[in-house]
Amino acid sequence: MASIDDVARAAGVSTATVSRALRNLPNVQPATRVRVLSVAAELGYVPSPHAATLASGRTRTVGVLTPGIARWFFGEVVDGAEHALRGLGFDVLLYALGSPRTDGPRPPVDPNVLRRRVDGTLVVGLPLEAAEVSSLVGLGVPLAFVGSGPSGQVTHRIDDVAAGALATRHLLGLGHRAVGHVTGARDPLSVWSPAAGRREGWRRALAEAGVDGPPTWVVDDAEFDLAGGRAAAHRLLAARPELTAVFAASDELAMGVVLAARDRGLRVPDDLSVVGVDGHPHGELVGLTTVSQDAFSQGHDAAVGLLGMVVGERAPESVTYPTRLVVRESTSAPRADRGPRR
Amino acid sequence: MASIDDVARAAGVSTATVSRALRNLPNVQPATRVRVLSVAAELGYVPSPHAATLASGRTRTVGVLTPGIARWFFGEVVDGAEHALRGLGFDVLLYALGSPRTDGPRPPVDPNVLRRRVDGTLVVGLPLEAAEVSSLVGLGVPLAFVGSGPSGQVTHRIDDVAAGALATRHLLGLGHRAVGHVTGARDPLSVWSPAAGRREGWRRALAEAGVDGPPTWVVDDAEFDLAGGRAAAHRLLAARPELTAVFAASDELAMGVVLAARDRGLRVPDDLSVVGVDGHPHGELVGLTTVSQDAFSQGHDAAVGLLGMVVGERAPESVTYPTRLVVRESTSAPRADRGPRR
DNA sequence: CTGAAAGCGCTTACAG
DNA sequence: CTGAAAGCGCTTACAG
Repeated sequence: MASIDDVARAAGVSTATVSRALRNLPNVQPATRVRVLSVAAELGYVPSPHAATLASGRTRTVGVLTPGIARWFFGEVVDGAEHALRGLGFDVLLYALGSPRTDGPRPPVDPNVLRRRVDGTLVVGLPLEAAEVSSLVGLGVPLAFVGSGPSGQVTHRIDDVAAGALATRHLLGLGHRAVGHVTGARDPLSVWSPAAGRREGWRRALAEAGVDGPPTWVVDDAEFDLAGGRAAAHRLLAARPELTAVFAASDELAMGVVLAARDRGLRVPDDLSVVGVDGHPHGELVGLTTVSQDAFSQGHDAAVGLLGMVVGERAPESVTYPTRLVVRESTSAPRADRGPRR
Repeated sequence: MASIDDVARAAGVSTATVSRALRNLPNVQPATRVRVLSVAAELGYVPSPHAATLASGRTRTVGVLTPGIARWFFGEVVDGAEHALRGLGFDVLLYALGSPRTDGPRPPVDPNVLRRRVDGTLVVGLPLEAAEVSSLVGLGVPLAFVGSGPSGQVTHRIDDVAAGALATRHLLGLGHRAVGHVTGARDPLSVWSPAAGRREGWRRALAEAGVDGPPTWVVDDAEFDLAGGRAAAHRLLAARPELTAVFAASDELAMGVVLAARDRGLRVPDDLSVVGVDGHPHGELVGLTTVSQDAFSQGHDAAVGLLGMVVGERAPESVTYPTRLVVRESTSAPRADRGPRR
């Protein structure tokens, strides 16, 4: 494999000049640059990224930490980040922590796997403990969060409290009063996790409407997928048959709620209204009403912002993305005999 | 940041000994090893992977090439591969080629992005041109394919012809004769792409049953997602109202077909039976009959096999994974007035 | 605008 | 079992 020495020799210049010419640095005479470029092409020279990293300290690589990519939101975000990063000449090192196939709590994030390996770190939808955040900060490279993030860190996300309130107010506006909630909490449910925010939005909207939703209207230990939502909804609906509506913390959970309702012989929306969050394209399969967000853009923009920090720009502001209530067929007024008492 | 020199000095040994002790190589006295280990821990020493790569030529990194991770099959495979690789101490460099957000043909794979960067390459569901395959082979590192792959290369996949035939025979067995097909062909539809195999299976099953399905029973330019399947099915059903069943090349396409049927006022399965391939968990939302496969395992096993090649084992055999017909509610016998004429 | 040379932080024959 | 030293392939002050 041709090395920079081969190119230098063939072009009759020093390796320093080859290095400058190839990286488009100033201080190379146009004619020299052209010669170097053509010799390099001729020899099929491809610089060794590892040698460049060792010499410069820069890796041109970003670490993407995520619980997994099989969930819709994570997949979209990682996809968006990957395209932004690739487009700007950066590699992406994927760390899918917390296997969807293993049970038990996720082991703490070990920052050493990233040490000396990345120029920046993007944390996607992984609610981290404070200690984990500081260990990541301790890496000394820029850090950005998508989907959730502690205050003081650059974060790209929607307003989860507002999203939860928007979904719940929609149900209240239709006349529902007994509105349950299905959510997940396998990761530490820190104050800045999406689940915590959406739950808080639900609680506030109920309180505003004068509804005193008891804690038993919530099931909060669901896996964040279809099967998890289904199982959780079964427990919730069995325990609280008075519920006429359920707000689920994600569309995947919400679709599971719809399946559980069907399992139990309940019609959606006649017997049970269901709302989710995400705008998952499959929501349409069950006419799911949802609060939608643009996950791809969050990943894309976060990656671009992170690279800005890598090249020395000051940290950008955190960004809050818009959400939109998409009303489909999974929500309606409660049946007359199940509506609010007067 | 502590370097190997710091550790050597503090432990009173040479860097060679530190290197050996830390990597568990032989020829280190137990007492020395213990001392080195404890000094390294004390100093918080983390070896530089780039220096190690430069010195050894090994990267402990695998490149994963895929069209994107948002599609169910790719997401599962990449997830499976990531966990196997991570578990064996390898990093994964993700290359999501062919953005789902851009149109037009995907640019050819440039092997140079991988040169000197990976110890092995895993190609996930990316039908490559012969020239692209040879350029990847030319990298000189082990290569494996998941989901599709040219003969002569190590491939982990299902038997797509058999899968297509299985789905189609199920429909024929129910009494259908006019069985359409929805598939995609944005990538070069080489002979070893999944789409080509499934289509061939469909064709053969029809031929076996003595049905001479005209080319107009196929729409083959769908995007491989819900919206793509829906749009394709609209065109197919408008042009060929005599169809009583559709075999779609993936569950995501099939779910789109179900939506299109609903759009057109057709009941599934009474007016139209629909079968897909994958075993997507969301298929249950519409009671989708499908030919299921285990994508996570394909990714996992392919990664393990690839690492075997990396450490010098001879190339494993290609593996064909089982599929299973899962009958749900989207298929039934055709209505009497639409069944086969006698 | 260009080059000689040091240095990035490891691994690996080789010698002992 | 251990160490001295070369070498992996670049980048980057520094000097000219």
